[in-house]
Amino acid sequence: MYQLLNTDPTSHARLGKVHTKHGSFDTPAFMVVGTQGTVKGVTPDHLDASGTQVLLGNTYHLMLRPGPTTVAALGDLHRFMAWPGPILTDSGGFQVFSLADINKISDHGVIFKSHIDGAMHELTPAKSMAVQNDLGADIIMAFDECPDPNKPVEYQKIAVDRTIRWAEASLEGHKRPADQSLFGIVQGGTNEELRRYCAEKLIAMNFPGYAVGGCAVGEGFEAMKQVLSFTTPLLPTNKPRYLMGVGFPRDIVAAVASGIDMFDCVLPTRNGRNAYAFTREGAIRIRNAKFTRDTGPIEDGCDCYACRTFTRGAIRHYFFASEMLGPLLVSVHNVRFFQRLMEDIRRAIAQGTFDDFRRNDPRSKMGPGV
RNA sequence: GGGUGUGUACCGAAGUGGUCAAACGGGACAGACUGUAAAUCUGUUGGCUUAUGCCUUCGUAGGUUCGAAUCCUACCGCACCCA
Repeated sequence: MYQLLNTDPTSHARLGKVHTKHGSFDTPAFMVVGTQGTVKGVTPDHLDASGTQVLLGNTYHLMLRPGPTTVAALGDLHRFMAWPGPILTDSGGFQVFSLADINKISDHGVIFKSHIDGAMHELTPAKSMAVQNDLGADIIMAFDECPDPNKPVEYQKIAVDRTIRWAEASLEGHKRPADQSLFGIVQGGTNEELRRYCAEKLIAMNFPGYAVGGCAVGEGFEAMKQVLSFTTPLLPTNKPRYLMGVGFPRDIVAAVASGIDMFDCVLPTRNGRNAYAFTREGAIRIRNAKFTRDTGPIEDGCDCYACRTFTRGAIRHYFFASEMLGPLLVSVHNVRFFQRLMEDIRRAIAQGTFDDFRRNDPRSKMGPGV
């Protein structure tokens, strides 16, 4: 499924291609998040125009509503989202654990309350696989536990052991291995021993791809780089590596340098809806008063629909007037910004200039608040 | 001409003797957001400031009181009703 095309001599960065039944995507790749069977505020043709090649959907949300069999009845998740290209679904593990106050964890799985109607539900590795089999994404994720990185090592160990056990159960529960590639997820917080232990156990299970989970969840940028520096090299070179939930341009560039191939993040769409626009020179908050009569595009030189068509001043007005076009346009722009970032990263790796890119491109420094 | 109301910070609107620089809405200003319970959330919004500090402010001008946005008098503006 993974095709390695080029490696960067100055880092672990690599250029490649992932092949699925619904087409291929170039790596390093950024997956736009479409949690509830839709990328919030962005239509498929705008995603296509942005250079997006692969989307992420969510087991947790689609399981609760409209239900996996309903999605299947509507022709599977590709048809449902009107996205004929590659899709990856998350297992629901992260969602369940980010709602810690309303769930009970056991080695069997997690019992939690639906945020929609309060009904009790159970998510187990087998259930997650069944749902993901029904949704029909090209890449599906093992059911894992993503612990708070600030909890003590003993707690991390418990989570890692559970993640390993659940990875086995996920493999067993997966009924469509010929159609869907199941990725294992390496946990272990910031602890090198635990990461190594988890990685070795999962690698022995021979998943077609591997994810690094539990990053960008509060440990800090330096700690995340540290984790990647000793975790990514453990992963097989002939399979895709996916850093879950990341991130800011700065994080992506650093992770690519460590050898990561795939990313997903809500930042372009969530922040876009909140009037936060990514630009090459840094983030701008389009609601700021200084843009009231700004006749320029969100980002100079950007080729996205929003930048070709609307002024900053008009988009600012849409936000103040609660017009939905404001959040839509900034989301469209941000998605294009991220895909252009990935295109530029891939080009740099292909041309052997990735080291220069890391050092000199302003985007390689863009983190929170920048 | 007579009567009844009403006038509070950017706007609307509470407050009717001290705990009021003044609730609450809205607006405005700024910020947050990393495998999306988020078109959400947070802070600020008289001035000076490090301040549990000082100064100015509740239509205007006086007055009562230890103390007034709150009570009294006059005036001004506005609303409605009767002539």
